[in-house]
Amino acid sequence: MAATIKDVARRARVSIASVSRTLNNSSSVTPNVRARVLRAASRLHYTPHAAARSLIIRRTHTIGLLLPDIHGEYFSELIRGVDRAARARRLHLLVSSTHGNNAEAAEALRSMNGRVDGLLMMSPYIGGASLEDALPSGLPTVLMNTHEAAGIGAAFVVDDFGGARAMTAHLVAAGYQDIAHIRGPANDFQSLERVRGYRAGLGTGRVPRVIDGDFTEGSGYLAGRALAASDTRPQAVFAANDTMAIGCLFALTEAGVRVPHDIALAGFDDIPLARFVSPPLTTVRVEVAEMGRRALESLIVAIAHPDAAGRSSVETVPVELVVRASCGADSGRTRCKEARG
Amino acid sequence: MAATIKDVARRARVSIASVSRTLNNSSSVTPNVRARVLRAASRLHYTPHAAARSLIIRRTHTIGLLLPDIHGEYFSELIRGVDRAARARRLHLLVSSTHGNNAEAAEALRSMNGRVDGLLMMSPYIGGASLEDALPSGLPTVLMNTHEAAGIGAAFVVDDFGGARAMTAHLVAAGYQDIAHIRGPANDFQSLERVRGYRAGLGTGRVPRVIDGDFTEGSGYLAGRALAASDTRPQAVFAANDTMAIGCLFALTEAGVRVPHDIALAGFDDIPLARFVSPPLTTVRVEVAEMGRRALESLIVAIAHPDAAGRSSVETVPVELVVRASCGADSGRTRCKEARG
DNA sequence: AGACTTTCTGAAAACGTTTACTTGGCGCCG
DNA sequence: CGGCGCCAAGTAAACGTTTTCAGAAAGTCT
Repeated sequence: MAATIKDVARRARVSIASVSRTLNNSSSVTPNVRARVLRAASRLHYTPHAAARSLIIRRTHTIGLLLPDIHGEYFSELIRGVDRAARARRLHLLVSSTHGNNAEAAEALRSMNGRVDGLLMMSPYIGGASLEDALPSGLPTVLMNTHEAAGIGAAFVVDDFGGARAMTAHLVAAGYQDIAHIRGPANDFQSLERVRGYRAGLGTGRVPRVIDGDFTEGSGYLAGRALAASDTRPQAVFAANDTMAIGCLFALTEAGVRVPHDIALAGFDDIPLARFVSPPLTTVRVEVAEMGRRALESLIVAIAHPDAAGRSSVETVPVELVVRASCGADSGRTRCKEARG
Repeated sequence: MAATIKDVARRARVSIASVSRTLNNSSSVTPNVRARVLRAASRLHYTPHAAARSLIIRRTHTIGLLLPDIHGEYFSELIRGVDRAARARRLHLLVSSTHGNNAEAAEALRSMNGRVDGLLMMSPYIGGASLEDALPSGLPTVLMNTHEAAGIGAAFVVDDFGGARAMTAHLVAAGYQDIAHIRGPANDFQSLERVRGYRAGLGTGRVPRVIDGDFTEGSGYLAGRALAASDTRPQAVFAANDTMAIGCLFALTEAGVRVPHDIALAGFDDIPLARFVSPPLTTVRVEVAEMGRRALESLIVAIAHPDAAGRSSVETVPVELVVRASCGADSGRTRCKEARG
């Protein structure tokens, strides 16, 4: 259906080589030939076939993005960061989401071979170490928040442990003794790190109280309802992500438990929504868009220098405590210059 | 670097045709040959080169998604709907964002030729009718919220006019006389439709009052501040999208103007955030994820039947009024079964 | 004027697949 | 026992490009 280079050549009465040369101005062609080619190409609405081109060029100008999910503010932010950096470099994005299904991830990985110049992957799931096997060998890869970041390529991991510990320590410092934690899914690397940070932040003497969750708002809501009904209600709740914290806030408010007056609340991630809920949510800011950008930049150098040294560097992405009203301890430390458009 | 079919053939001591046949089990091969091929393939970590494959197969199992932006809850929802449907069909997504730059959109379009089986495009910008030209001819395409939906293929357009009119009429019915509208960008199709709906909903006798905005939270904030300071403050404000409404809400609250007591507020889109702000936002629900799903399904049939009749159908996506507290008229009509996980 | 560059163009190989066609070996039937 | 048909496996063409190489035409220098 679509015109090929042959059609253009035939119409312009030149060889396909001349067409290619004019269109890529790779080497000089006679003005006459050039004009004929250009006219024919535009007449025919000619568009080069990208797959054929990349087959011989060995460049696709596309990078693959493999994420656990594509939905939610967290991933939206991440994609945004990656997209911005990619656009600046005139690269395209081939995105796939795995939804925790490791077999599907492997499948997606295989089908990326030949369509991308490099791979940006976030796979926090633990177990099923098949990923390394499934990776088309020789494909530059940058990992994000992945358990076994070793050996494959560069990696970026958010300082989940440090952030969770800092948050917990902050709550402790604010005078709360009984601090519960709503955790994420058990097979998620980040979730585990945050639990670990929570325990570390509690210090000795305070007993940990971990409630199951799965990073969804619904699970936060359930946890909040359970807490509200409990006769041993803690003084503070630290949810492993903002989404759950907001679900929890909803349940608490609904049950008449006032935040932060009756119970303090904190989250993790600082999603855009966090500062809009009422009361605004104390949380740990993760510059996830920034991480996406850096990961992409790093991937680009990996593509440019496939044999570079220091392939296996792991960079930790720092986090920042953002104290707002929901933890009842925002005096003096509140960030007052919140971005607003 | 990566192993090719030739390497596998050599190692298994068979022809490349046999390798291809085994791997696609396209026709029967001797158990002996089969075993040798399979072993060699797995030894070499062989993964077929997708570009080469699709070159001859004439199928990429990928669909292109071209959006004005990739960020924000609206697009995140849309992508989610498309992604879900695509995953169910084992299709991949090649996404590009244009950021209102029409030249860039054309460029993205060109580079999709040969990498996708079909195109899903949302391009609300008006003017620069170059899109139809830039479209690689013969590529099945489904449009969303696009001005000139004619001729190219199937299209889905949100009932922006109807939604805006209904919302305005609701505010009128609630007794507000002086209703302002914060509009979106002037070159955006949806934005114009919503203005039109607003005017229609006002009916006769009430004078329209349109404030400029650009769909961002920042512009809503500015509008809100201006309204708060105005000595002819309207009784109600209808923002052309939720994001601006929330920015406006922020500014009003900051200025001590109470919503809905001092001024009623409404938005458009029903983004997830809308029901979490305080007071919860009255808005027009657009099932944008659902629209994405339907658009993809429609694209799939267009791909399957490239010559089908009724190519140029335009479907209108219905919208629904969601009355919450922010317009001060939620008695009785509030939707009480909000989804919550 | 002849030899030597230089410059442009076209033919053909290459990229990694799939697949139509060809070949060769084997069993079966007459 | 010879021809016929069948089946597995290999050869080669095709997909749409880019690029190397060779050839031709034209210009330059002695």
